[in-house]
Amino acid sequence: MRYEPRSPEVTFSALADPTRRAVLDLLRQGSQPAGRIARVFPVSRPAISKHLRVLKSARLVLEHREGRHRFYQLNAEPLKTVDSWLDQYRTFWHAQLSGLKAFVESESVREKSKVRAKKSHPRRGNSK
Amino acid sequence: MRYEPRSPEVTFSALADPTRRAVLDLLRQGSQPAGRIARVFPVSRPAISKHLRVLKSARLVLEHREGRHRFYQLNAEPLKTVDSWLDQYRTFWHAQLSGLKAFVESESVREKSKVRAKKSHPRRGNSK
DNA sequence: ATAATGTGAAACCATATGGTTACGCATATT
DNA sequence: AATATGCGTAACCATATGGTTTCACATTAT
Repeated sequence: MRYEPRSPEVTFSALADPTRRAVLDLLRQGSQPAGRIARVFPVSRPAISKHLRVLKSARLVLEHREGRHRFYQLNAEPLKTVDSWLDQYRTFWHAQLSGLKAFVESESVREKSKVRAKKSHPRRGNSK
Repeated sequence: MRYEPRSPEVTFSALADPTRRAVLDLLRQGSQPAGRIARVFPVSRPAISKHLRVLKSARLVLEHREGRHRFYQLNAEPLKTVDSWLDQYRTFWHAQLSGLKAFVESESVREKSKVRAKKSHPRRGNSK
């Protein structure tokens, strides 16, 4: 049972919506049928249905049908992607001196700023 | 120098865009002037300017003018909010048994499913 | 069988979002 | 002083997004 690594893309955009995050928060209590989830929020059931579809395609929830009910279950695994993205930044906030650090670096950058295009960055194309 | 706690809202939505995340990634190397940042990406300079404005209002970057240049500096501090949001989920992926766990919980939920509206959740209103 | 229930899909809509080009304005350069 | 640079803003545009209402479809209850 392998899951392709999945870019952070789909995860981050699924998490961008507050209602969606709240749904995940709710599901931490355990699986719930769509209708019950919907009742918690101030929006229509179809709206929640759409959010659930987004969460499902981001694999942040798993669907499991049972009669005419559809239970949605939290699947936190994709959040690991977010966590590892954050890893790259922890150092910046762990040391309170991030301000100083950045200042120093900005100095150094300004020094050699003349040229030094520093093309060393593996850019992802955010295409069309 | 106090910073209001700031809801995750603005942070998450700022991070939703891949270009914006890439800008932050770039700034981990140190402050850079807007133009230099823009040259790295396949979009126009004004587009980057807008992204920088979003990042700035999310306090994920700090601006610091210097002559006709505007240096942008990473400010990772707001990411702590994301990190603590994630905290609530770590338990779900740390134990490989999240699947089992969720299953068990779904069982229990289904048991008492009749009523138990469980209004105990501090819902944020997504207004409008 | 017939009605009721749980839920997604369709069709719309208004607003948000990300990108573009044209322009304006300081701050260097010459 | 005149020109070149760096960069944000304005005005547009097309598409994405989130919400709504109406409808269709199973599945369960009568």
